[in-house]
Amino acid sequence: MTAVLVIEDDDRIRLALLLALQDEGYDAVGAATAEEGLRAQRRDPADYVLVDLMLPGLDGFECIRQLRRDDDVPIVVVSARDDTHDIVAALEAGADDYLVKPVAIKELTARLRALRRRARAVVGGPAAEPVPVLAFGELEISPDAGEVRRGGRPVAVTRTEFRLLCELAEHAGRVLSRQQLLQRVWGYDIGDERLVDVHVGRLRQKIEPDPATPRHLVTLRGMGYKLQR
Amino acid sequence: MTAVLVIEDDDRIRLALLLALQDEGYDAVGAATAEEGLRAQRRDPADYVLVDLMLPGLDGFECIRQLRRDDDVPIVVVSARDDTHDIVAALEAGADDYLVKPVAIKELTARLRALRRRARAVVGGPAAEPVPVLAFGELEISPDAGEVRRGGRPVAVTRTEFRLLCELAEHAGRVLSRQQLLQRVWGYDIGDERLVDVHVGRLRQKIEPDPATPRHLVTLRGMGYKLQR
DNA sequence: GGATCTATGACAGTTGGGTGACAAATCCGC
DNA sequence: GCGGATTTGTCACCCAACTGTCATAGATCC
Repeated sequence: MTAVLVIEDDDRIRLALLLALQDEGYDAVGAATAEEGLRAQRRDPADYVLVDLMLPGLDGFECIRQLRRDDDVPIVVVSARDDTHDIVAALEAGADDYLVKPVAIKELTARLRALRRRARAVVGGPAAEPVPVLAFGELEISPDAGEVRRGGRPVAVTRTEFRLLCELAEHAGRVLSRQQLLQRVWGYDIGDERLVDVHVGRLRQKIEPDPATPRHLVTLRGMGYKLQR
Repeated sequence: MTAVLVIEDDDRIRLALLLALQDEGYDAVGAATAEEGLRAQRRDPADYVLVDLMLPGLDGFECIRQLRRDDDVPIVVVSARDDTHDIVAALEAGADDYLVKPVAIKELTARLRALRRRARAVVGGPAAEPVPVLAFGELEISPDAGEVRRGGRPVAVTRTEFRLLCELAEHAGRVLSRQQLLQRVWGYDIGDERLVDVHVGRLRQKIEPDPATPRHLVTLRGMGYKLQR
């Protein structure tokens, strides 16, 4: 799994970044200060480092220089300061990229992938790009891989079933009416709502240990269906 | 001297970029269309390419893909559009960085220098450094060496098959739709998706022990193809 | 107990993908 | 340039898998 170290003193931002990266399939760990980050990277090197510029104690620029001193890890600055001087200084210090907060997670991961292409030949083999996975107990759904697993074992589902499952997983814990599901999975404006029942039934046969008493894909009578942990 | 190719249709902006780059000591040349830029790069390869996204005729995304097809030159997008979708799409297409107009020339050159560090690390590394190899069970692919092996034995694949395989390998574990593959391997915007089937079939004959029941290059009905371990 | 909502099995029409044949395009040694 | 070999793209056919419909049975609510 691809590991990312996030050095950021603001607890809220650090946590948000960590969660978002984990959602995208990265193994993300945080550090609140430059010193802590440097220690973490020496002890257990991540594949990428994200670093804020304004840190208490050792600042971001110094942190980048120290990281660079003994590590070729790709470094991305994530800073609130949108100033050419800072950007140039950070890149000169050894950073590979510079993003201004607030960052879109999709852009961040796209930039990490772009960096990976470049960094690939340097160290060992290519750290394979992680595939995001949504987990529901022993049930794992990976939209990017087009794969569903139960207890680690792949389950063969059809395209419609997969879309349906992804739609439910994306709104996990919330009820989706048959109308909404028809709309989102089939693109129908109107149509036979029973169709959803049939596909939910087929899906249950495949992903529920006991399809008769569903644990994850549950019916809410009169309302619709819901996927829960 | 370091050469930069600037592909940008707006005369004023192109000229301003060229002058600014020349002031900074670069040997900068311009192209007003993607076609012109591609020709120029083939004829006389620059060390960096800057490209706008909104170009008449062939657009920037397509331009990037075509550049990437046979060139590892660092590509920086310089666009007026500040939209996550565009940024992600450009980076996915093969760009290394994305700047939003108006760009500060100091930032631009700092980013070019940062890219050069990475680009040099790739080519100029110690000669003994092993060529990166992507492995899928007994299947080995070296994108740089243009080689495919099965159980250590070289397998003869054609250029198209090789590109297709590399594209799949680069996104190992993820489904790629026929559209995406057409787009990335052939550069088609639209086209017959069955073409992909045929080449996948031919590839399977060569790399799968039992082509009838593929283990690595698998079909996901209704979704596309995926390369897995 | 009746009304309403949901589950499920069967079935036929449709779709999607594999494959072999073939012609055009490209490559390559000469 | 030239002719043969290789590669590439198009097409048509076939089969397996999937989808949507329906009828029936079961569950739940009042």
